[in-house]
Amino acid sequence: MGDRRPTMRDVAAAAGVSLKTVSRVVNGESFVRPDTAERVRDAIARLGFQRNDLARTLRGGGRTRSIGLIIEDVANPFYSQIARGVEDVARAGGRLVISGSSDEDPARELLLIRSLCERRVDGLLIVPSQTGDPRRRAELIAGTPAVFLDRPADDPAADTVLIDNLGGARTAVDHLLAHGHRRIACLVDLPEIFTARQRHQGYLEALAAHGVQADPALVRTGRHDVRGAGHAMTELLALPDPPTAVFAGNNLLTVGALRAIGAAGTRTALVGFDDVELADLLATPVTVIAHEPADMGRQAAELLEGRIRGDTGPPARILLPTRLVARGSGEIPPG
Amino acid sequence: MGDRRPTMRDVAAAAGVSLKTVSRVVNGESFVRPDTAERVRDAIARLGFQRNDLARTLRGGGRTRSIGLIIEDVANPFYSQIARGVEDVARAGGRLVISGSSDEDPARELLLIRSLCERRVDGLLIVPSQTGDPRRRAELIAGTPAVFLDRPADDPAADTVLIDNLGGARTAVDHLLAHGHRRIACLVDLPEIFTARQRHQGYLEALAAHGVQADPALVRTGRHDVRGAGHAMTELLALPDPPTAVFAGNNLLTVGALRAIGAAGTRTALVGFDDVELADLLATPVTVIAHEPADMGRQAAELLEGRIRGDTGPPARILLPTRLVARGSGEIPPG
DNA sequence: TTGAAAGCGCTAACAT
DNA sequence: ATGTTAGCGCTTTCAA
Repeated sequence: MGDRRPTMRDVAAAAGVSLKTVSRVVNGESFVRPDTAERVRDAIARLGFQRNDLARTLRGGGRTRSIGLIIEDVANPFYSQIARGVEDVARAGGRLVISGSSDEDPARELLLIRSLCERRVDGLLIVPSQTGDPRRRAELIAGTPAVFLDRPADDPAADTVLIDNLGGARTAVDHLLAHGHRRIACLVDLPEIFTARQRHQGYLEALAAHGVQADPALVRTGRHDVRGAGHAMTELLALPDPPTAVFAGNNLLTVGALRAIGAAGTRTALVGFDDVELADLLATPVTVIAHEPADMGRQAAELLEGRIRGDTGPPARILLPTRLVARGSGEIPPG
Repeated sequence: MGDRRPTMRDVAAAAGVSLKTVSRVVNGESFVRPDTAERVRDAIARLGFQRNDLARTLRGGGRTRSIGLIIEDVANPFYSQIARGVEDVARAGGRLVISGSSDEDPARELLLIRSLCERRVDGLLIVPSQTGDPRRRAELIAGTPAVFLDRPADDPAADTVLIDNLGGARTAVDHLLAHGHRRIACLVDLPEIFTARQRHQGYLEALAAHGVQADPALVRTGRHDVRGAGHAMTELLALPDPPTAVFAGNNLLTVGALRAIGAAGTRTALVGFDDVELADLLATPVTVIAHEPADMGRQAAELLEGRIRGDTGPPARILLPTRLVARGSGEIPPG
């Protein structure tokens, strides 16, 4: 079975024509007599020939018709929805998506970027990790069109699609304040992460706007997964003067907080950032700050598509809206 | 801006060495004087050179260090968990994952396969759509190692990783029967889909084993999304003699059924196939037939990795176990 | 309507 | 320790 894949040469030999004629048939070019084309197609089918796209792209100097997508974790619904939005746009543009999970590890991110650039993807869509050196990243990307999602790169010249984190967080906390809460806890992700900082800030701003003194004991930052959030929430509920409400800074933290509240059996109000599946069916349906991750993916991919096609306009900064979806958990009154 | 990307040639010229020396430095080969290597590295940095992987692979006759993954929909948690498992194994093998959603459309699937094969992915991981012509698919795949997930291809020579659908479904319905139910509804996906057929069959077998006469009016097949399942469930609950329990054939159908039951306000028992996020926190926590999608992805990817490396053993057929997770909804007694 | 020759950017094999 | 040559499989250019 040491037989290599058939090439156009092989097909040409089998069909008794020149290599160029095979190329014409494969690419649907004109100026081939129907019966010649037929013979070539026969040979292609007989040999099981499949054009080698690497060679084609190399010689054509053209596009690879692929884009790279770097997110934190495909298994997280937030990112997998983004990926789907991206794929839909990429498909329309005739491109495939090569996606990779950085796991928030800057080294892993750089590796992915390098790999993707060396493969000459037509463009890059990146949720930038925030602990690495932005300059190293920029160096690697240089020469490949790139759009950033969910978090800004340091680069002011880069196209970026963000969610209105500040506004969303403020809305969440406003809502809890409006329902009479004063001791409102805040659960957020690693402080390096832009969205976490913004949501934390939105929380503080909402309190300040209502003249409520923020209690640092009620803020837990640096929670990056369901378990971490659960532990933090359990601690908060065990406080001598526990919070009557909590703002959970993302989908994972919302799940963690819900588990902890359920385990503690308290009637703690909650508003979460990001919508979560089945939120409407919980014992107490979950009030959230909702937005459209797939739409973020689509918009970013469309921006990228434009750049790939040569758009040379000023950098775009898209801010996607959020909306409060009141379902019950955010409307629980203070104990 | 008409400047093309720098090549090894350009680097060689800039460093005053030959192309081959640049190649040696880039590939970390030995037999380069440290100071020469230094000069080359300088030139690389100055020009922003990045090796063209297409050319490298073409010449080396080697692997593209990528694998293709074709699933139904990345946004569905079941598939995104698979994707993550696949990615982890691919990463360990130094490969990237190019993934595409077929949306259960055979034409789209063929397009993806062709595209991926022409790009010379090292291997293919496929959740085969089941409405197309298996022979056309097999023809396209020929020459590229492939492993099938979640559903068998027609091809008995193909490596396949499946879930124990039959056993899982039987366990689910056994459980409901054991809790005293006799009128048990069944919600399953399109009958073309292997897993739907198996789960339907498991349902029937469990009833038969308990000597319970199956009522065709309680079976709704061909439900492929949350809404479809919701409508079907609403209809079932409106029956003159409604079911007291339901077996939901996958994660989406479980969600739809839960919504309908919630809306109808009945105390209908439910066991779902696939675990769902937050199932434990629902008003009535959801009993499910759980399994590990990520593990399915990993095992399939490992099988593929082996084939890529030349394993020539007989076709593998892996059957992954399920387990019943009793959380409440499956233990509701008949009304 | 068809074909021959050159070359995309790189690595393998062979000099030196 | 460094360079030269050939060629991966295709498309492009030019000739017939």
